[in-house]
Amino acid sequence: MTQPNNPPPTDFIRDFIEDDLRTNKNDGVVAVRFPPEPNGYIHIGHAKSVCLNFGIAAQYGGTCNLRMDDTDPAGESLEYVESIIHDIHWLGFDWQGRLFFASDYFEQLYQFAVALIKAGKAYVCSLNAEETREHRGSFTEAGTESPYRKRSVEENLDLFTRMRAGEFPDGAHVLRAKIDMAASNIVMRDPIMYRIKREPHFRTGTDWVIYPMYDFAHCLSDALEGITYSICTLEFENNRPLYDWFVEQLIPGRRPRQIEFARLNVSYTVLSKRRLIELVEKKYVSGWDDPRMPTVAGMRRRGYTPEAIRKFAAAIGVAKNDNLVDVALLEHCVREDLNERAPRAMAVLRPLRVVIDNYPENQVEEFECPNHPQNPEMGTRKVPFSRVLYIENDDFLEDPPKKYHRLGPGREVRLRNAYVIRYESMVKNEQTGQIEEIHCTYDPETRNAPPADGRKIPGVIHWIAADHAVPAEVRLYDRLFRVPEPKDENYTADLNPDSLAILAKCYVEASLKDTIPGTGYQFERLGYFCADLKDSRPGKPVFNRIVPLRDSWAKIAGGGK
RNA sequence: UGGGAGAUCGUUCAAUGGUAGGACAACGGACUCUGACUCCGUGAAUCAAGGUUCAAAUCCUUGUCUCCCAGCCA
Repeated sequence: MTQPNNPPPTDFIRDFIEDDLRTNKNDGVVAVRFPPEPNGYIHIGHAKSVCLNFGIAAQYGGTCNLRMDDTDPAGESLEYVESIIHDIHWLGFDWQGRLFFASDYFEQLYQFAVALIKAGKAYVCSLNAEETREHRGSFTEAGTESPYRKRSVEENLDLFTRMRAGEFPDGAHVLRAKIDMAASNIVMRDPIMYRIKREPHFRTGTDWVIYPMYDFAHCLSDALEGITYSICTLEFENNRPLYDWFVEQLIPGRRPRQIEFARLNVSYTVLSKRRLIELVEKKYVSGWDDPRMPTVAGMRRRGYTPEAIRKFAAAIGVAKNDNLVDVALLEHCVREDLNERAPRAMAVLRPLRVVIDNYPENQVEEFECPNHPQNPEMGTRKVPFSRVLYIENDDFLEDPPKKYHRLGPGREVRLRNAYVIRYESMVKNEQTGQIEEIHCTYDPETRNAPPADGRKIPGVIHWIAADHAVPAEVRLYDRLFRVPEPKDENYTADLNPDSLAILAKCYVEASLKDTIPGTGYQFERLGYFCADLKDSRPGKPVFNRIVPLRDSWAKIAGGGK
């Protein structure tokens, strides 16, 4: 997966693993896992973790399991499982058949719980949720022990059996680990292991009415799978003592080591599952795969490539610092990848009609245009040229500013891959004053050649022959939020109202008529585009703008975007 | 407030007691049939104060700031 010419990545986790390898701590075994909860689509933050875990497995000749952490049936579904599987494969990783579900271990986990009860280290607690919270104490005050903490092993066993059998309503009892209600780490204050929840599970159906909590299920699932490094995000640091506690009580031998790294934050977007779900459910976006979404599905539909996302993951690194990565870095990685692989084409987004007065009325020429300026191996394509063309509306200005290299009164410009044309006149709408078309003459000597007299033509613009133009819809995407860090409360107020602009009357060159959705092109001078995976149809293409080209003219001219 | 973690260019990641470096961003310039790409260049940082040391981003002390934890979520 890693490019052979790139140096292998280093970070504190790999340092840790390499130390273990040196001292032969785990007999050379490197076993990791990626454990998503299937209650949503994975996003760029998950992609970071996917690249980390699968990357480590590949780098050290180890394994990476895919495990669905499906311990809370509320909100989980097969649709999400399938999307996660699809997205990870698309990113370029494979778990070689090691797909697991925490729910596979429900019976095993139950037996572990029974064992803990028998060891006097777990008890059924009958406090309600509110009482449990009160007993937990606070940051500064120790908790108080539950009155049910001293129940006998027999009674606990009986109660827990009946919990499983469905004899009690939701919330009536929970199973708790008997640890220390005075622990300074609140996670250790008799944490809940099982709750009663009558919620059908997408895999186990109604087999269970009790479900294990994350803290109980996750560490044991890791241990059961022989995981050596359980890599997770920083917010689980407080849970590590509990992770170790459960494993130590129940599974002898080699123990997985939990290592925490900082989750990814990206500017101008949100990555919390809660907010992503809300964007989808409240229809701020068209779905999980809306091209503006930071989900893998959204980025795929937008036209981002797996290579670009992997490159990004490598570029941001792995550390324990809280971070807010500039979305410009992601865009840079996308451009860098697409610049190499995307064939060039011409498209006119906001057409302005141009008539070449001295070009024969019914003549059509075909120009052989290179598909890539730096890579001749990508071949050429034929692009028709005729008397009436479309150019980009902002490539002509009646009263151009300084440094403007394009068309205007008295000016010449090169038509990309074609002739040099000279402005002659314009036709305006008498009512509105809008320019309806402009008239030019061409210099027949300039096909594939500079002007014979040596004069410099400063500008090159793109164009489409009117008779051969393929009408297309083009969707221009911008960042979903207008502030770098949308506020937690009321973040929807920060939504960018201009994150989507639909241009219905664009023209693309003939070669793009039946383009395959998802394939990225560079529309020269505009940006990278691909036909939409859902809405594009042969003969009626719909293009998404993946990312615009860098535009140093815009900075000069507009002082901004 | 108790506990846990973290502070290095605008951003992000390095430097593991020995020249603070890369990438992104910014800014200049060269090149150009894409104002793209590429190339060259510029500016830009060790949270603070003490201490140890020939030498400190790194070790010690004190302080400051940020993040995480009081779900029967993960």
